[in-house]
Amino acid sequence: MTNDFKAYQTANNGLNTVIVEGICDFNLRHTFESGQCFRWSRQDDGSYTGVVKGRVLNVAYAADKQALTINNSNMDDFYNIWCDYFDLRTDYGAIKKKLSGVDEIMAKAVSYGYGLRLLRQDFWETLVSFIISANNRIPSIINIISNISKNYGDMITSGYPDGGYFAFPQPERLSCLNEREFMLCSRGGYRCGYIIGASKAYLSGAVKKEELALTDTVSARKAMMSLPGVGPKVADCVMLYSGTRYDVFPTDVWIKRAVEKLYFDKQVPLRQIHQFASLKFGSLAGYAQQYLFFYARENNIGK
DNA sequence: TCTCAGGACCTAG
DNA sequence: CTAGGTCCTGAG
Repeated sequence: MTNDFKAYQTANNGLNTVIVEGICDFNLRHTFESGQCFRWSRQDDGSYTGVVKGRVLNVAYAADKQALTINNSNMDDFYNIWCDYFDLRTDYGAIKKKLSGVDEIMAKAVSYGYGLRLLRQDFWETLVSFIISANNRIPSIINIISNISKNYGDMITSGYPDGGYFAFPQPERLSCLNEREFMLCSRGGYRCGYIIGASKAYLSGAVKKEELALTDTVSARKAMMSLPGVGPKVADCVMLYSGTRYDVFPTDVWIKRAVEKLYFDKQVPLRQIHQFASLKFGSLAGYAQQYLFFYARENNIGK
């Protein structure tokens, strides 16, 4: 019953607003600053403004009231989009309890990132975002995604006052770009070739979210890796952060070093990390990774 | 076939 | 010179 909420619509500074009460196990910073998304920015008042699914919205959360405020939205969008996007139907209390019971280390990580949510993001945008993430820094990733949206996405006209927000472009648009021009406009470097190739492959039906969810982990990852620019790490990130599969354990340098430090006290090969995660956390491996990542990154575990 | 090591790769700071 | 990998190559 921990995810039993009620939502209603009101108005706030001339914008429609949805207020959702009864939301617990929720924290905006934990959720938005844990490496899963690149289009949310923190405001001075602690709220976050983001561009998602062709819309711009601002969200705030009051822990004392367990109330989530979604500015510039309405009840239809809440039930059709945001409820799913913020994973509000999932009982994180139960997940946290299970993971905390696994061992002391995980219990600590869970209590540290107590308000983490795995966002169910758009598959296509997540795919491109994580192709860009390869061998790149976060500020740069954010810039490139912003550039791509400005140059090739539609301007979002409804809603937010200060304007200048652009939706992330569809694969049809990116698939026919000139690579040289794409590199110049996005500053995405050599990844631009991958993105164009991945767009074409995606449009041809090389991967489908629904099928990835139905098959086994190994086959799903293999299918993802048929796309250019997608290796094991990017494959797992895309599946986890788009709400496609939760049994994967995206392993970047940070997670690898953190797991080595916290669980092995020595270096181990990647496949051993995956095997370890699968054995230890099973179907909850993705959630475990997210709690561990946030905990390790914020506390500089693994340098 | 498969695993593994080594080097290249756009770009911004 | 490095950064939240991937791709390509050659060896075993």
